[in-house]
Amino acid sequence: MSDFIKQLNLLSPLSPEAEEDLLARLKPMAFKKGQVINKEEQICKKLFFIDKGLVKHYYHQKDRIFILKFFAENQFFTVLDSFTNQTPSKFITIALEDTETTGLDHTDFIELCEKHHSFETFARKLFAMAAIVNLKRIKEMFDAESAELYAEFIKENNHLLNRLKLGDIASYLGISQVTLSRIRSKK
Amino acid sequence: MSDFIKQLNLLSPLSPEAEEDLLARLKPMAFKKGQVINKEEQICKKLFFIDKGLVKHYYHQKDRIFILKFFAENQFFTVLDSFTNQTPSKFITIALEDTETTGLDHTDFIELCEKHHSFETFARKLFAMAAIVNLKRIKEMFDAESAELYAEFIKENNHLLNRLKLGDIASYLGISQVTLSRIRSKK
DNA sequence: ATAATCTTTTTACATAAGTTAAAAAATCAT
DNA sequence: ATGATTTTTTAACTTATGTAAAAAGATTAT
Repeated sequence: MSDFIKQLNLLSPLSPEAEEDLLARLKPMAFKKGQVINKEEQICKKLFFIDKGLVKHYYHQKDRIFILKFFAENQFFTVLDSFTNQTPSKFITIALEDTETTGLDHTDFIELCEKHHSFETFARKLFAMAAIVNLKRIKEMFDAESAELYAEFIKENNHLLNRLKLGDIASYLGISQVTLSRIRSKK
Repeated sequence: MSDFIKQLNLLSPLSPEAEEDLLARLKPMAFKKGQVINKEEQICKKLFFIDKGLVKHYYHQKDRIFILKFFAENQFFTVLDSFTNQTPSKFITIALEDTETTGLDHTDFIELCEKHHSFETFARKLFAMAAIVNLKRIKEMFDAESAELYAEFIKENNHLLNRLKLGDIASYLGISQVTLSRIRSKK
């Protein structure tokens, strides 16, 4: 059984009615390693919760790949602007490992927000958190010396280190794999 | 009279009771050019709306200044994580021009969220927008060639161009003023 | 008007990091 | 185990950008 509701309640507890209503709308979705979860230009219809697995959220630009974020166990994720405004996504989301998710449709999300004040509160806190996480990421990107970027990354993402390719880490940091390799060899 | 409520209703309309309740809690605050609105380590107590003026939100790192965002007329702003979690701010906010704001205390913000579903909905949408804006900023920062960063900036912030110093624009783009000057001379 | 201050540009130099290509190491499939 | 593929490291070269300092240009105050 998914920890969607458990994690949600940790962030902001639901009323019993809201919880029941939500539970009836959740749907499990599984993705194989390498499978696309949401492609470019596709409208993201779901708020996902990762029960198991690892996902990368990225985009292409001039033959390079830029990874905005990795999502792993017990994290909520969606394509923020595509989901919120139901507009085509500029980003791509794929599974880096076999991944099991629990999904909530956008229409259900909106209905739950309207019907249940406590769910709306959860949603508010979820987006506030997302905004803060993104702000922190901006700050990290400013600290531009690659060596420090990498040091910061391994500190924050130690649990993911052996699950990620170096190329993906470099794409996340916005540097080339060669540069990352050089950094690693330096100490 | 402030456009706080007008702009808010554009994003997400309030119930009449919520609007009345909110109105009674808003307080005008004015800042002189150069005045600190929220300093480092200070807990940000307010959600601000800018009626007039311009503000920069930044931090120091090793003798350089990094500007996360400018805020001008008709924009809501706060120190996201400091306001949300009522923790000390890592960032500094100062007025770049004489600035008039309308502020809402954090305690009032929370009470309004709890009392009025429609206000909570506004808050959810506000934070969703903030998250999206920040994500867009991350994307911009990845597009690392300085010339493009600047081109993008003048496209998006044309209305601010003649109100900002080049040094501040460089700090926003994460490049040195010398580099920015070079870019400008190139075409 | 003139001086003083602030802002922007330019120059010279050093260095971090990108690109390309190849070698080395690790992982995977048969 | 062996070969094939993927991943990581290393090397050679080029370029963009930071730093420091000075010059040029604007702005402000007296």
